[in-house]
Amino acid sequence: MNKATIYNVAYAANVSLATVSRTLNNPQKVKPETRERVLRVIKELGYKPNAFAKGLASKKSTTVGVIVPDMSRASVAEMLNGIAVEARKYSYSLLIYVMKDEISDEPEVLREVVASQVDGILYLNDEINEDQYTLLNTIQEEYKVPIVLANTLYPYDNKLVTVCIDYFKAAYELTKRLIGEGRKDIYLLTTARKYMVNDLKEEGYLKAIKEAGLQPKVVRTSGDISVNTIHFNELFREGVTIDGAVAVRDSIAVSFVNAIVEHHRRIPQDISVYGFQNTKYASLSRPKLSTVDVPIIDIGAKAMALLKKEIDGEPIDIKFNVLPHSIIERSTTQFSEE
Amino acid sequence: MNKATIYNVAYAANVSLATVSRTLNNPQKVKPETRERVLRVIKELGYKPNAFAKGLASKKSTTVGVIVPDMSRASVAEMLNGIAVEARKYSYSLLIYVMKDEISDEPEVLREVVASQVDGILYLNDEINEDQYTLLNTIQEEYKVPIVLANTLYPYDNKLVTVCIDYFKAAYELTKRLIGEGRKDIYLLTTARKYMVNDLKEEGYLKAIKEAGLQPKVVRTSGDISVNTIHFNELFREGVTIDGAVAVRDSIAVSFVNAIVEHHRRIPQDISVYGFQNTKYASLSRPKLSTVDVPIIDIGAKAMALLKKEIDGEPIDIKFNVLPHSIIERSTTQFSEE
DNA sequence: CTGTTAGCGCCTTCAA
DNA sequence: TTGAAGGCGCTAACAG
Repeated sequence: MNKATIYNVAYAANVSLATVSRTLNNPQKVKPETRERVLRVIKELGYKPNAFAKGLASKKSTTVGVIVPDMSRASVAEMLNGIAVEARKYSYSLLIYVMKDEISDEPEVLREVVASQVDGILYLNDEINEDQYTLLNTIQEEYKVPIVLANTLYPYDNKLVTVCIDYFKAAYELTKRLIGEGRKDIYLLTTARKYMVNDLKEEGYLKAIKEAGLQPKVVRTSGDISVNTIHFNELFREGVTIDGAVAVRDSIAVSFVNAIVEHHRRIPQDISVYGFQNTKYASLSRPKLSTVDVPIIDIGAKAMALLKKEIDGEPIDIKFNVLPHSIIERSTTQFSEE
Repeated sequence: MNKATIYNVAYAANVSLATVSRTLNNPQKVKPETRERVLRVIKELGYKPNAFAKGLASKKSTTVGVIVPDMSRASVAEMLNGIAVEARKYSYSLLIYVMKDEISDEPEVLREVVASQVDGILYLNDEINEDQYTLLNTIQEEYKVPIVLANTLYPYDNKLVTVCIDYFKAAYELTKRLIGEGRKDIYLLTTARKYMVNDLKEEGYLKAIKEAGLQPKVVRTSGDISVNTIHFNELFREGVTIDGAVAVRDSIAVSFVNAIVEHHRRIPQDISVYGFQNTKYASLSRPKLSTVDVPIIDIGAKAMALLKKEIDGEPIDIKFNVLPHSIIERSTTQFSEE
């Protein structure tokens, strides 16, 4: 039952294996009659081309490698949905590589990915430093395998196709809105670990703060809930002066909102809070979190679509693809359009 | 730079290609001297075996197919982390197939997975009905490809290796605890869509309820936050009599907790709530959610480990692997050990 | 311990 | 429109 090969099909359909191959890959080059006959036999035998043989002979795998950090991050998981749906359109398979901190052996992993003969690579890691960027670029040129960055970027260069939102602008806008509310002591809650995207958010925040002649205040904490909860509680116990906050992730924002409530400050009367991403956390929190809606599924889909174009050799004129974001006002802020 | 083949290596190391192949796959069968020489050349040339050729010749891919439903479910994403880490140990790659509702074309997808020459299949979908089970079993036997079910099960048969917790018992215990608190009107909040695991939770709930001579009350709602929020609010507006609830998912529990708070009932004085899974939602919600800790990462790892054993032809004596769960008491219940 | 030799299943010219 | 034949890069007996 198992291994119907192209030979079996050819024999049963009374044609040569070349014809079978053609009806599968270049149907128009086969006479309709024979084509149908072959297809019928294929169905009867439940024949599926062996992916290895196909790949070996054609040098193509219709598979893309997806390199992701920690899968449990909500944004990463959701992006994968977008990628998967788009990939399905082209009948592409997804080979997943979870990095989990060990960025050190990234060169190794990357070469492994390439060796597995993927047609292209999607890089979802949202931390990119110069070394990584250089490495990615080298890999892309050396092995001629297209690479697309999704929801991350390297702002100092643009050799790699990139899909993301304007983090800088988004953070700038959020901060401006808080300033518009009349807030004076606005904090940025970001990650202690360096992320390029978070650095951009920080810059956007700083710009708005400076323009308003305010004092920048940045808290660097952990992405881990139990850790940053303690951190935030400490902050309040020390009697911090604060009336607004922009967090680089929803989960951090929710942690912070919880700390505010526990310390009996009112939201948003005393303190306004913005999150970043519009994950499920934002709508499950109380008060409901105002946040930036990052079209994360679209980013995934767009990245996959662009990768497909690159694979097909189509020129990509716009390397840097910025998708539109929007700000969702819920209950942790009092922004008004006026 | 790209395509160093085994021939290049053989030539440069002054040996035959067979020796190169051996130093890679059966190092002990090669004289240490030559082995080192070959390895040096391999490194110099940056040689990586072509996965297709290897797979075609050896009939093995060191790749497992992972079939998942909606990736954005927190439990699914976290399980993937466990799987990825374990897979890395064996140098196995993961080929992901996201199902996204289209269960109807599941047969198609499954055969596709098989055609892609995976060595084994991990099935994370937590909905399994008779047809699906039969299909999986057929595939397993027909193609002789091992399949392991992770965090799901088909209770009426045990041909497929399964890794999960005792959902029935967990729900039974939760309900018993609520009864122990003196609760009389205990609801089960479950999904409208049929999930085998949720059915088991329901049975556990029913058993405890019946034993206590109480009236079972089951609410079937959506997993979608915006939908079930409306649903729950309606419930309270209708003046439902309720003093306890067991939800089949944390996110549903949190939605419910929010509804309770909005309708000015006290937690846990008036109503106690248990969630299920111990996702991030549980610790981010306020009050913090009491819930069942499902060792989801371990389940993933264990499933991968068992699959690896099956692939290696080792006999698996225990088909049904139940991992221990524990109940985490936080602030939405008032259970006491007494 | 090492080399030789068949394939693995499919794609792709090149002829017919 | 179809068939024949070579080869993709590697593994796995089988000799030596």
